[in-house]
Amino acid sequence: MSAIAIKYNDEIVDLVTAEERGIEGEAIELDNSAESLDVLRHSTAHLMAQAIKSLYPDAEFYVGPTVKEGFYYDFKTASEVGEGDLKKIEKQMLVFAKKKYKIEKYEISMEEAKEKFKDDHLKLAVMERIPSDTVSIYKQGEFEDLCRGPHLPSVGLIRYFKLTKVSGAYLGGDSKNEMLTRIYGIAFATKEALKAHMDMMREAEKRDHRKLGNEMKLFTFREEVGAGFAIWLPAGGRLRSRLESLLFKAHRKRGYEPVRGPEMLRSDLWKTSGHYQNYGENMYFTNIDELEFGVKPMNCVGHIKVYEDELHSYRDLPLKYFEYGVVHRHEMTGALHGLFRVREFTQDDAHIFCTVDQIEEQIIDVVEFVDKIMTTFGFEYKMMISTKPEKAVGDAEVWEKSEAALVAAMEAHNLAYTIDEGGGAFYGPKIDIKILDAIGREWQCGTIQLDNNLPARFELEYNGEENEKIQPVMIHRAILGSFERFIGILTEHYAGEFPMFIAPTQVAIVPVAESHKEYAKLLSDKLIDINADSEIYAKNDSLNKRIRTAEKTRVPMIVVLGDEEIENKTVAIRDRRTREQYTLSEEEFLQLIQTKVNEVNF
RNA sequence: GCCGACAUAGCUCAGUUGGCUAGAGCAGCUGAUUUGUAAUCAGCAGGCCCGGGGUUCAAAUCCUCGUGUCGGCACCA
Repeated sequence: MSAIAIKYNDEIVDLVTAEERGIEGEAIELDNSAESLDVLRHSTAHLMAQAIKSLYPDAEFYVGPTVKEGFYYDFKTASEVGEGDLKKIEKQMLVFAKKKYKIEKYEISMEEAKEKFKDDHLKLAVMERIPSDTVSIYKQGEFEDLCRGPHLPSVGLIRYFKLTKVSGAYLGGDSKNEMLTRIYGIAFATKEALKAHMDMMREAEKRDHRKLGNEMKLFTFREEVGAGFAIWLPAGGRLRSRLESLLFKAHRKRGYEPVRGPEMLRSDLWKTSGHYQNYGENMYFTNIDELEFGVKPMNCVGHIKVYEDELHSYRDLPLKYFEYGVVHRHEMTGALHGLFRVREFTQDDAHIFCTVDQIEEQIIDVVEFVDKIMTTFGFEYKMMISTKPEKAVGDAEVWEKSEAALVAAMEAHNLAYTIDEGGGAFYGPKIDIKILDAIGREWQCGTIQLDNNLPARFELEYNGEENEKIQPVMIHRAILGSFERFIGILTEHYAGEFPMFIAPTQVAIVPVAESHKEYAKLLSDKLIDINADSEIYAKNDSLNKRIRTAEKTRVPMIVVLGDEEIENKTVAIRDRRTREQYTLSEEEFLQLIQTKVNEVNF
């Protein structure tokens, strides 16, 4: 196989450019390596543009880069382009690919380029962003495109690709600009790799929490209820309450006190907090007796009122209040997505009121809490510090001090972190915890936010050693983020096969015949006593059918009870994953379940 | 919010260029069967075809305005 490009000092250079510059390097062949695919996909994007141009002659083109999941090209045409048009474009791409056009390259001055593309206002927009005096043009057949490469030597090498989705995208990623059409695609060097990729996509689809949530009867959404409002079904309710009670204990052990604020509070408070000004367009408001109330979009104000309920001494601090706080946020329709983005959700929210000196140890405590939970579920995670955003309250000095405190805590404990400039909350900087799930996807869940602004706005204070008034620091933190989102993530992480300690049902009991139902009920009661939920499959169906039905619920363990078991006081266990069967005495079985249900503590 | 696609039974889906009483499988109900590790058999019932308005002799099908869902973009205190 011959080279498609070369690697020169870590730079991927295509063959025409290498010749032009008279350089040599390690050959990159057409295979499924990251470097090779990058070149292949970039050229496939160009081939797609060529096909689009021939089908829609008025098309103008913006940019067509490669991305993690393949490539895309942004363009504009007066015609409507829908999913149904992808086949047509693919077909045209194959026609051009078969012609094996050589991909040629030449350089022209910026001036010439602007003249050349004078009818394409998108290309002109691209050129505005290029500082150089000359640009390179890549040419295949009649089609020419402004591009810096690298590209394949010929379009004939492009064979295994698929256009995956069509969507809109704002020019330059800014919603104030016009919207272009974007088509995404994927390409590989081999047929097998393309097929493997498509198979993997289908596998990921099977894990989709919306699909599993429906199949497993965890939750539902209904048009008449309203977009973004989840309805929790019994199975989901059981799962959720297991999570809640585990987490409740974990908070109590760490010195958090349960509190609860009201669902809505007078708007004056949201004006004091700054939410009215900064976030009002996303809040729900209502007027009662000429007073305006805002439904809470977060729980801090309630917890501030708890703090204000009595005078505090420095000896009381830190004070840690927690609440499974239900919040409402009017998310934009296009943002809603299953349990991941909803308009009503419950945060595992807590606020720590402490002295400046306590910040570091408090943050480290929270980080350790997070670590305990994430490793229990088998998530890897990383942390990111987000700094002052454009929309912010409070003066610059306070912000600087808060940001420095977060960095100091991370540094002092040798914790790895990255920085997201301008990603903070409007009242303070934060540490976000991003978790990696079973199939390598990244999710943002936990967050630790340092806040000097709300304590100032609400004039919070405590008495110091000299009986002086001192303003406490407030730390907002959530670990799961929200139960909705976290359960969605867990569902996909485990592909619905929840471990015993969190599964909606721990055991499915299948009595062989009518006469064994009584023993099944007795066993079920004993399971409740050890905090395990079970379901008895005693319907008038064949044994095979009932085992099948139970299997499909993804219950971790199925036990079959018949004459033999009743006689010997045993249970016949069927393991979900291995489908292996083994027998345990009733006592051993209950012991096993008890261990498995209680083996996890956060 | 923006671009595009879609909405038929509890669920998954058929339903031809507008034309007979809108179909199937699963789930549900009734009966027979009482089962030893992934679907026993038979029968029955189940629909404002997402909602409003329109075009037409005739609308699940075409147009329009909503609502909701999906894929992205933008957004995510």
